[in-house]
Amino acid sequence: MLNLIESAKQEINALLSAAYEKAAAEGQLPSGADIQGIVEIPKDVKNGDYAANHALAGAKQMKMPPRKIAEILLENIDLQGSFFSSVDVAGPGFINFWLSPKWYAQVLAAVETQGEDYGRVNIGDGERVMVEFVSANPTGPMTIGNARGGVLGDSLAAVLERAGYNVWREFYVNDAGNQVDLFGKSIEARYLQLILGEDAVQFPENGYHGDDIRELARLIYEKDGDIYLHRPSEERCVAFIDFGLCHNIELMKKHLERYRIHYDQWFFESSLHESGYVEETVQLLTDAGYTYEKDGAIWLRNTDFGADKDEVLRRANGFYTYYAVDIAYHRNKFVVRGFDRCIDVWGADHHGHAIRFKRTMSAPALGIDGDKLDFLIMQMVRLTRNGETVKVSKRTGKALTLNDLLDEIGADACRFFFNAKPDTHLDFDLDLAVRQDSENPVYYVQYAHARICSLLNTMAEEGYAVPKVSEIDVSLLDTEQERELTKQISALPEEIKLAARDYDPSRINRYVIELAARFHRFYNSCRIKGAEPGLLEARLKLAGTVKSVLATSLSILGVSAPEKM
RNA sequence: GCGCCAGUAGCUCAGUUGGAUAGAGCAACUGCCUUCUAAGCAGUAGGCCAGGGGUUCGAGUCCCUUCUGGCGUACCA
Repeated sequence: MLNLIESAKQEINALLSAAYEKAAAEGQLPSGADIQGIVEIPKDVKNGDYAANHALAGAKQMKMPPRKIAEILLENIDLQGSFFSSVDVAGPGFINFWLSPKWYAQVLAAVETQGEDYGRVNIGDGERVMVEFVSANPTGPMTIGNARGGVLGDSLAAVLERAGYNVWREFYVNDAGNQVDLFGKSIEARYLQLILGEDAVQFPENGYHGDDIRELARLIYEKDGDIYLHRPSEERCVAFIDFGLCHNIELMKKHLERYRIHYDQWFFESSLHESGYVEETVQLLTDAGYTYEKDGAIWLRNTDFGADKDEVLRRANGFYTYYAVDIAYHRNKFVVRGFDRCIDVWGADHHGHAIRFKRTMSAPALGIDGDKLDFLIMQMVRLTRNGETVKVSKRTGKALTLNDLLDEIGADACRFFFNAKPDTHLDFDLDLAVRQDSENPVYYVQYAHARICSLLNTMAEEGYAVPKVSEIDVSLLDTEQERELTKQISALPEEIKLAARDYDPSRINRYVIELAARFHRFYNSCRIKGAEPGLLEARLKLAGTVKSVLATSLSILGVSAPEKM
């Protein structure tokens, strides 16, 4: 639960407040001022491990030059017993602080005592939050877009867990509606073609053309032969849909398993229809006066809630639209199952829906706080092959599937690669993906872990185990590489906090790359084997600490931490 | 037309609630393995942060505007 970056910042604020009070009491600075500022980690270490801009921020209020204020604060500051060994004034009036061995020791101690729990923070306070992600249509295999959504959702869930939320992972199965009917008709056509010949049966105009549909038809034929040939079409389709969905859902579970994604629940759309919950929800909206009828359909007055258009809830043919079902589903999440917050991971092709939908969910009659519904909108993945954009479409069946991808590059690289910042387009070069070996940063990070494991083994053979913090002299770790490495170790809790706050698990990706980079630098410039005994043990401790934090960080990302490479 | 997201090195992207001289990886070039894993490290080169205004001590970051790209604006989901 310890966040040492926060601790350092808080201490600087306290030190500066005390310095100000002292200076004001002695008349060096005007009294009664509210000394506030931001403490940050400068890009350049020359400007301190931490820097405060309090003097700059207070210049206007105190009507004094910032540099002068900074110098007076500096005179009155007392670092005795603090996390800092020195402080200086620089530039226009920044106050720069340098960390003391006490702080570095604290970092190593935090990892030592917390182990795998290092990097846990409590900003969620046990709040129950549902992350719904992938939720791919079960009418076909999962695509590369699902690969991105899967990683983002799963990593976000992991980050939120680390941040103290009570997280629920859910997959929403669209096992009802238009697309499912079309799915059934597509299988039906392939089944009949199998028996009567390709040309004897016309394929539905908007049907699913993928080979997986032929495969389903073949499986049915192998199992039951031509017994469906003379049954009514409707009956046939019901059976085929049942078989096809069952088969596809099992396949999705299997493939997501390969991808190391596990759900707490697979929620079926059909259950909302069967229980009458959709109907009840639409009735609720109608009773509240939110709906009207036009052309035989029931419309929701969504413009009343600030949306840019109204929505059809029930079509003239009596079927409910996805919009009505989505309202019912989310009402179920909040009202029936009592989640405090819900996050949906959606592709950018649904962002318009997200905006309108949030408005709808805020409608008073639903009794839901619309602000508790959040969307993580991820931009599209653009596939290129030989430098040309590849159009993907599940309907035409030409998409590269998640499973193909896992065959080609493996779960580790795949998870690492797709965990990029959600709000930018992701260019996925197929040619590059296939030959993604040493070029992929995931290997860079994993290599650091394997390297440490090997190092620890070698040292163990020489009789050295990783010591306790209490057994080493941390002040011996005084090179730039050792300090930069330790500071990066200290940043994990803060990164978790920010990743959870911004719904951006890719921060952990970047964090772990930087941690590995700093370790490699340390490894190259600071020898361990053969060093003076005291120094050897201090460095061994540092390496052991990095190993633990690398493993923890990679586990958050769902990436393995190999002992050997 | 309107709405959402983006535009930073040749390519892919970072840039922490506005901070000091804009960073990394890949690609290019130069070095470093008789010593803990060279899937590594050190170095060189590469920039009008899309353009133009504004806000202030200070802008890649905030506001306005123009341009470019992606997506949306279905009785599909």
